[in-house]
Amino acid sequence: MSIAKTYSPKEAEEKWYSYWMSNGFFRSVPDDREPYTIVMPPPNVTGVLHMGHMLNNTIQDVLIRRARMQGKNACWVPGTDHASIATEAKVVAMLKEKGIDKKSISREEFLKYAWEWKEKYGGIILKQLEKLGASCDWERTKFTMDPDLSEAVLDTFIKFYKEGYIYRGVRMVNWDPQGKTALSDEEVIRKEVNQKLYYIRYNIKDSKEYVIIATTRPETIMADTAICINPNDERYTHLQGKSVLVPLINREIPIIQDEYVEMEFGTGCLKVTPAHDLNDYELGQKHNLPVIDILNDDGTLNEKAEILIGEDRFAARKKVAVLLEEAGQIEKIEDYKSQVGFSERTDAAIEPKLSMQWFLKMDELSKPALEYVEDGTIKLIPEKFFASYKHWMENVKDWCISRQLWWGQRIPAWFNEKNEFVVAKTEAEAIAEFEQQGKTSVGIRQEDDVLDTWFSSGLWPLSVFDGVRNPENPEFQYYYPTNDLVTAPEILFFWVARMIIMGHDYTQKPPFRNVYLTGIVRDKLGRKMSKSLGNSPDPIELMEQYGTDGVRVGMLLSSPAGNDLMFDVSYCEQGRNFANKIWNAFRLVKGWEVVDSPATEAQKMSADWFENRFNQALVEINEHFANYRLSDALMATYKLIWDDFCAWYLELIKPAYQSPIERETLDTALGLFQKVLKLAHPFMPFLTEELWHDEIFGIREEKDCIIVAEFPEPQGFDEEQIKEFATVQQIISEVRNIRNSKGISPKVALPLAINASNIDYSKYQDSIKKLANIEELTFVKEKVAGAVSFLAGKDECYIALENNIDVDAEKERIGKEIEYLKGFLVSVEKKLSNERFVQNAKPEVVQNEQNKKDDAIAKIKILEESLASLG
RNA sequence: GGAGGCUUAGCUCAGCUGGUUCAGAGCAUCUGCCUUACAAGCAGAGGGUCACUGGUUCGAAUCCAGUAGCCUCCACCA
Repeated sequence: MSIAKTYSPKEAEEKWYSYWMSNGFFRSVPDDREPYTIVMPPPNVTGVLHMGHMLNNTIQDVLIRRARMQGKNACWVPGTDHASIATEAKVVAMLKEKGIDKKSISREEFLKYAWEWKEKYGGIILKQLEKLGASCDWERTKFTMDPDLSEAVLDTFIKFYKEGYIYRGVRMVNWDPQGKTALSDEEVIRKEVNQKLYYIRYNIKDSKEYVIIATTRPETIMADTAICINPNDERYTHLQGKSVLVPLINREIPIIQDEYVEMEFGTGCLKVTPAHDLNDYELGQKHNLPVIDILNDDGTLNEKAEILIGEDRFAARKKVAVLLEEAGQIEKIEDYKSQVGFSERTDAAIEPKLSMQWFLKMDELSKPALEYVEDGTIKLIPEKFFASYKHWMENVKDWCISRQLWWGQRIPAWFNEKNEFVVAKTEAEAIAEFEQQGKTSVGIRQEDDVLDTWFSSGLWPLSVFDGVRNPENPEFQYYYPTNDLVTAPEILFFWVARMIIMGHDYTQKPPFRNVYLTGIVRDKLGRKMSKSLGNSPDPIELMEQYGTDGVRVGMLLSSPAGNDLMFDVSYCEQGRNFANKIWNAFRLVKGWEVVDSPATEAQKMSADWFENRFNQALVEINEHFANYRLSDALMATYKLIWDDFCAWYLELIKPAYQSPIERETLDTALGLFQKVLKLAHPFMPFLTEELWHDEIFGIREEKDCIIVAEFPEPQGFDEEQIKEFATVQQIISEVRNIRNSKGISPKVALPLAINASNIDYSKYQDSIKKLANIEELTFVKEKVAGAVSFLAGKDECYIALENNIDVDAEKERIGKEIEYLKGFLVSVEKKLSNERFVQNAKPEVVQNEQNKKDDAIAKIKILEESLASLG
């Protein structure tokens, strides 16, 4: 039987994923064990897997697999988000292609299409996560618009309303003219845009004078209701109390005064447009100005504009400019950069718009959520995000939670014919409520708006365990609070903060303990990987090409928490190569013939050494996990396997060509092999499971899988032996080095003599001979004349070469080494002769320097003798 | 405008409370090897005055201040 030279992942991946599933290894139900819970940040239901998901879910899977192996009751809850505006936009676009206008159909018809769309595309991303190896409890899969989760949303709305946290009112909100809905502040992305600053003349009424105002939005002049100047501005003192005419439409508006106006900016003269600017709105309120809203919901001009009715705001901007130019009202036009808000989802330029919306009061609710992070109940990883979290929490504004959309949870508010409203879950309850309040329920109708998606995802850690509707249920009691949350820093406020707020409000407990904030996946040029830029590789193709394990390793290799990941496929190559390395270590062991003999001393020594190294590495790996330093944990595992296990241990015990291996040695090796496989499993689930089941490890019971095998616990280890063996390794390397530099083939056996003073090399003899290809190893007390020499630790070693050595080259080499050591010695002595150092430094530091000095002196002595012996 | 962060080998990054081999790792590079586990490999080697300037200290990549460059988040100046 021959085994393929390279690991081919595809087959193993399909086989083991379904094996794990059918054995219920991902399933979690409450029991006596300690729970370890992660709720997956729900991706958009109609989304597809991108690199960010890959990174994020790989991290979660590593954490959950390790916890599972550590005997915890590991529960990873998957699910999807209805993503109201994003999904609705997709459905609208789909309908448009079919020639259907959203406005022409009813809410019910639209929702029917939307659900069809969801059934068709929803869950694709979850299937893709399976390919990634995600070991979620799929039976718990939730969707934010599942009936029970939706009910939790309504319950929460009603609760907050009754507690007085939710109010309804007309406010200036961020309006998305494309989505035709209000947005929260968090959904507005500000970008710097090149604009024009138009200087426009407003004629003073009954005068030949005019004032000039500067604006980037000339199309809004028709909505102006005042001109404002600073009362301290002497340039305009004479205009106080006068009024001006709005250009083009010649409507008369007053000149008002307010210190809000910066005299230095522009002309020091401001047009006030309360309907289309937040500041102007506030100014208007203060001065009792009327509000003229000239924009329709879709961003076109309405009849109040008087001119250009029906034109889009941007087209209107240009046309107004032209009209003003023609009317001679433009003083000048300058290039100007300013920040403009765009909709996070539709990328449409946001309009400040006055409208009736629902809000959640945040000041009180946010306080405990800040405290949790301040007092360490919840840990942000890395901590550097704390400052911005705190800042956001302390300056949080009320949250606009209503959306003028159809896809989402409809706000449970009911209006009667007099437009009075009550909040209630059902129409029947609403009627009862109206009656109780002594109001009519005639003409009852429900609020049209739906709730912001983040309102429902804010409940996620609660609602997936039915903790809102039924807080006493055993599942919720068992799994909540969850342990770790893995997500992107971009949604720290959108989502994480709100989960903490809602989680605390319901339970007086935090929803999770640790928040691991991943970095952004960027390309080599540092650009964020995105579909629109086309710079993102298809994750599925990557997995096909490099194997899922390879890609997982690749993603993790360079992504400390909170650091952006400069992704390059070479990482995946490295991951693939690592998988292949393990595969080939397996091939080696698998190919050995066995003889029924006990292990030799050298083999026992090798196993002892590796066991020590294993435990040393395991302590380090566990520390990295404890600090959520996954890439370091992976790298430590990588080096343990590649260097210590493959390059040293296996080479040490590897039998000579066509020789069998001793039974005892093989058994030990197989045991150690399984231990390293376990360490690798969280990172490389498929390969490790595949190898785990090979018959060389014995016949496995059906449920004896590495996915549920016990993660090794560190045992004590002998550090001295590791150090001692490091000297042996150094000797072997030096011999190889000499071969290399002298062009001696590794096949030519060499003699080696060691002047051993500190270490008893007898137990390492065979190992040295084997790995350095030494024909005869002798121990001497004298210098070996005419030999190449080197120092290993404090022990000098000699290789007598057949050809005479190049004396000059040797002298030069040794001379250089002496020179270096002497320089080193000088610096150490300088320190030691500095009285202030000896007095102030800690004794052990001084002692260290003394040791370094003695060490250097000893080495120099040996080398000088060698030099002398060369003549 | 405010806040936070970054700058260490060609690349991506470690370097905790200043003091052993503190100048590191992986990848890449170079040299030699198709050695019967693996060329997706083996053996070896070479790369950095730790952004700059000053300060504190017996001693600074590490602490402090300033300078330059880069990044992120927050913020309504027309």
